[in-house]
Amino acid sequence: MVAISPRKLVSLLQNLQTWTCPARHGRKLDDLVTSTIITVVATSTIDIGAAASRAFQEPRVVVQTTSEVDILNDGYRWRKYGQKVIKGNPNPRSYYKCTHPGCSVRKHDLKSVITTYEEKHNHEVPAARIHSPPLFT
DNA sequence: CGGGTTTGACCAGCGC
DNA sequence: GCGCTGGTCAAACCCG
Repeated sequence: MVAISPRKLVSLLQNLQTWTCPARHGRKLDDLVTSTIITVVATSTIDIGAAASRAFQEPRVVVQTTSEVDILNDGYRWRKYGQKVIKGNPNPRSYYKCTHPGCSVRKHDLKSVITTYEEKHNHEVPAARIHSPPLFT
């Protein structure tokens, strides 16, 4: 089972391009995430394909970004539950859980580099999310 | 006061 | 068995 198709992912990230970021003085994310879209297409295709071939086929999406956005804002609400310095990497890895009741989705990312999703959200993106781009509709 | 972050401690897996 | 490493817990703290 595939959590999200590469085509869908591209569509969602294209929506992100039109979002105006308040934290960046109204600057559109267009130029910030262009390179992100390119790398996500390549990366997600590879990783989703690999996941589908596994016995347990757990949904997993890896988003690799080279943009200026510190942590990719995907529209979900996350609670940070840990941070570790991973050997060989200069940046610490942060661990997040989805705060939605009953949702066990977790993600971890190396700051400004890679975000990895585990499990699959069992709910929609929270409607009221301040400063949130129109993602994952 | 509720929800989020920080951070040290704890635990499990793995290699030697 | 021991030490190292990565993942998680939970208390303390912060902030709106």
